Amino acid sequence: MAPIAKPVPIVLAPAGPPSVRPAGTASPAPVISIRDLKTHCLTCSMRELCLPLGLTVDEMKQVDALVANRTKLKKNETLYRAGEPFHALYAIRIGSIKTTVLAEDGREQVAGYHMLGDIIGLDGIGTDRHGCEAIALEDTEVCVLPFVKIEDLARTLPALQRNLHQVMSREITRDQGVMLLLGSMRAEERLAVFLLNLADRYRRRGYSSTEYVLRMTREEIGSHLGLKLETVSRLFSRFQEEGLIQVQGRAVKLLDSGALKRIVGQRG
Amino acid sequence: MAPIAKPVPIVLAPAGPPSVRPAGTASPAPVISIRDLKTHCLTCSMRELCLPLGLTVDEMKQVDALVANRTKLKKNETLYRAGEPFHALYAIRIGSIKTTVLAEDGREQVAGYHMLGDIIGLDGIGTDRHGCEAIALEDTEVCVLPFVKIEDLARTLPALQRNLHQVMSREITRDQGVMLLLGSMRAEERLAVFLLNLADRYRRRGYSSTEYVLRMTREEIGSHLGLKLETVSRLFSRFQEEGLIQVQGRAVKLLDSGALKRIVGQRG
DNA sequence: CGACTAGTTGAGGCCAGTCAATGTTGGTGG
DNA sequence: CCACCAACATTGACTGGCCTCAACTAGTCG
Repeated sequence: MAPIAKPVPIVLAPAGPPSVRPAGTASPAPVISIRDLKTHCLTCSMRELCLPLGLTVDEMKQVDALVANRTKLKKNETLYRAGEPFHALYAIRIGSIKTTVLAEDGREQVAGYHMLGDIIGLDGIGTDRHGCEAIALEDTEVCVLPFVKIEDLARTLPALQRNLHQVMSREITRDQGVMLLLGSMRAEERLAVFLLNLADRYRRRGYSSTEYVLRMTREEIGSHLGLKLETVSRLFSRFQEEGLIQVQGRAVKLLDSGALKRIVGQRG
Repeated sequence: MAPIAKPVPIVLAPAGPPSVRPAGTASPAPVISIRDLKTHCLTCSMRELCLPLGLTVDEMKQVDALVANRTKLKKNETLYRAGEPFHALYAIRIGSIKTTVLAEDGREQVAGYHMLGDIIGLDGIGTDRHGCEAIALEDTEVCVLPFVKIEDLARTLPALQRNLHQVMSREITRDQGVMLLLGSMRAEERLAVFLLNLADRYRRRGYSSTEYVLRMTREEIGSHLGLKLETVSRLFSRFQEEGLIQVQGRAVKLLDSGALKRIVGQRG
């Protein structure tokens, strides 16, 4: 048995924005254990960025019910590998995960850098096998969402169906953005976009948008941006020299995001 | 009323007027008109690559019923533009379409090169607005699939639901492949992948996999592959010199696809 | 402390981009 | 049918941005 019900107040990391009370919300259960607080969509701080977005309390409980379990991953542990049979999506509760696609010759490309609230595994649906690898960049916890159950429930909950489609569609849109970046931007633009994109995502999660810690090495960032690690390192140094950012290893502070934005879309 | 039921053999050329059949029009024609032959999933030559894949006859009829209409596009005409409200997916019946994403500064990147049987517009679901432009590369005809109707029907037809999810997921997988290409491959590898990919897609559609006609200019191909048109042109010439392919403008013949495959994944 | 990984910085080379001239193709109208 | 024009394509010469190779530093862990 796991430890239970210590009388601790709520406290989930990012004190912040998400606090919606759907219509028809009755007063909550008489007693809520900390386990409840930790493991239900209803109380998850990411519910406004995750699959249950916009669902009623009752609907959310049904989504809750299909969450098979949560999985904890230590840094560098693999959630799934390319080629493995697909049976679930994963919602990141805590931590961050990189997904990498591999060519036959072993070359590897970081396709995505996912953080809490993100849902991954979508590329497995089409072939019933995962198309990429998912590796934890730090200690991470994910909700396991068995896909057949999601599909079942989506047939009775239009709101869930809609959310699922939106999540998948946004992934497509995101990928197209990466394609644009990789296909037509110069190195400094790529890094600027990367830094600004992270800022935006942290902001929407209630964290600072000007100061954050990268969870990837220079090499992984380079792989994600189609650059070599030396190039990434040089750019970090240059941006710092020019007063755009402040870098200390993986800690980044954006000093002039206006200038960063101006870099993007600038002809060499 | 449109002309009907002439005893003409199959012929699915681009003859005829817009051929609109509103969803409710269910005239249970005892005789199958040429119009029926032309416009129903049941008889569409692409049904095994399109949304109705694997559906029963009855289910397919229901999908048929939700096809609002077909749209014809002349070469270079736009099906939708980035930012326009999204309300439907499009299945390509005849022809081919490029989708392009644009950066704020006007830079443009060809994100996809779609041919008959492909379904496009998926990136609009997440934001209710199209995220890219779709432009016909030749005279083209598409089925218009209103998305709310698809969602409705998907809730009662699990097979359709499954297909929709697979279509979306495969788009994600495809995009990841493009990311790998753009992020880590050299110019000659990119073109080789492009040519082999087209061969494969034509093959699955019952066309020659060694001889086909490109529907894009060198510039569009370059944009798709993250290269400049001059580079694409030079590579075509070089591949021809080396006996890998034969090129005559946009007509391509693969002479040694084994060698093309060997190019891919080869260290410079 | 040594071994290892991650990161920084420099020197030089190469692949693809840029600029420019020329050739080819296809559509239009006389 | 042919002439013409514009769009498309090819090819060459040169440039430059990023990669490669390499040396060195800083922090970490057994």
